Amino acid sequence: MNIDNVKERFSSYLKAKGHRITNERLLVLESLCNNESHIDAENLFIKMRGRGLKVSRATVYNTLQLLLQSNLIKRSHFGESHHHYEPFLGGRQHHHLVCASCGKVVEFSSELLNRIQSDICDKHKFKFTGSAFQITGVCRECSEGK
Amino acid sequence: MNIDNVKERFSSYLKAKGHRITNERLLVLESLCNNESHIDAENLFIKMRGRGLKVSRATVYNTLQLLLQSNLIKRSHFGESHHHYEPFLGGRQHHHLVCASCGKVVEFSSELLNRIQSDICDKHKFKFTGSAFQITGVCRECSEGK
DNA sequence: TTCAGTGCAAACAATTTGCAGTATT
DNA sequence: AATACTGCAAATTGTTTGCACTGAA
Repeated sequence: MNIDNVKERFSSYLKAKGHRITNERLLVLESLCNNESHIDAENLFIKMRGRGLKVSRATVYNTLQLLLQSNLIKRSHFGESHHHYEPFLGGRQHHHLVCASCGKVVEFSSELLNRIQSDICDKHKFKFTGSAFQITGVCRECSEGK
Repeated sequence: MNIDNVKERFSSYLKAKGHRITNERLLVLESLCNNESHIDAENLFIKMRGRGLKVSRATVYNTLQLLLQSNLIKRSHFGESHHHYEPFLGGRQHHHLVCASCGKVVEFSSELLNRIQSDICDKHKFKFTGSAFQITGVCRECSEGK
C-alpha cells in the first residue's frame, strides 16, 4: 500500500462527497502516513510546519475528520486528554496494549477478536463500522523497575 | 451489590491510601451509582447541584479520579470529546457497542473476550489492569430509518 | 490543631468557529 | 465566476489549578 494509492483513495472519497481536493488535505494525509505510529493533531501540525508546509491547525483538524470518515485513518484515545491518529494502511485492524506506567503502546491483532466483534454486531443487529479495543496494564520493565 | 457496600469499599480505599473520607466524596459515588448508565462529569455535577447537594466541579473531577484509581468505576470515551463514567457495580466487565448514527449505547460482555485479553497480556508480559473495547456500528433502526 | 480537601474563579489544553481572503471547480 | 477551503485569532468545551477557607483526623 503506497502513498499514491492512499492519496488516490482519499481523492475519490472527497470527490464522491462533493468536497474539494486541496493540496493541504493531501499533505495532511501524506504527513500522517510518513509518521511512524500514532500522532496527535497538535504534533502533526507542528511537524508539518517544521517541514515548511504551510497549513493551519484548523485545516489539520478538518482534514483528520474527513480522513476518519473516509476510513483511511484510525483514532485512538489513550490515557491523555487528546486523540491519537494513525493511518489504516494495510486496512489491517489492530488494537492497543498500553502501559499505565510508562505509556508504551504495543499493537496487537487477533483473528478471534475480529470474529467476536462481528458476532456481537450480528447479535444486536448492528452494521459494523469500526472498533477500538484498548487494554491497559503494566509492562514488564515497569513492574520490575519499581 | 448495594450502595453501602460500595461506599464501604471506597472508604477503605481512601483510608488505605491516606486520603480523607469526606462527605462530598461519598456523595459523588452515591450520585454516580444512582444514575442509570453512563454520565459525564459536567452532568453529574449539574445533577448533584439540582438535587441540592453542595459540591464543586473540582471536587467532582477529583473524586472521579479517586474512584477510577480504586477501580470502583469505569471511564469510557464515545464519539464526543468528554468522558463518560459508570459504576463497576458487580465488578462485571462489560464493553460498548455504539451506534455511529444515533449514539445509542448497548453493553455487552464476553467470556471469550476476557480470555483473549489475558492471553494478550501474558504474551506481552503485561500485568492486566483494565480494558475498554468499543465497537462502532449502525443500529437497525438507523439503517432502516434512512 | 493540623493540613488535606473544598469551593470558586481563573488558567489551561484540545478543538471548533467566524470571517475575510484564496484557490478549486 | 462562484463558493468551498484556508489561515488566523477568538470562542468554546472539558478539565486542572491556585488560593483562602473549612472540616476530618
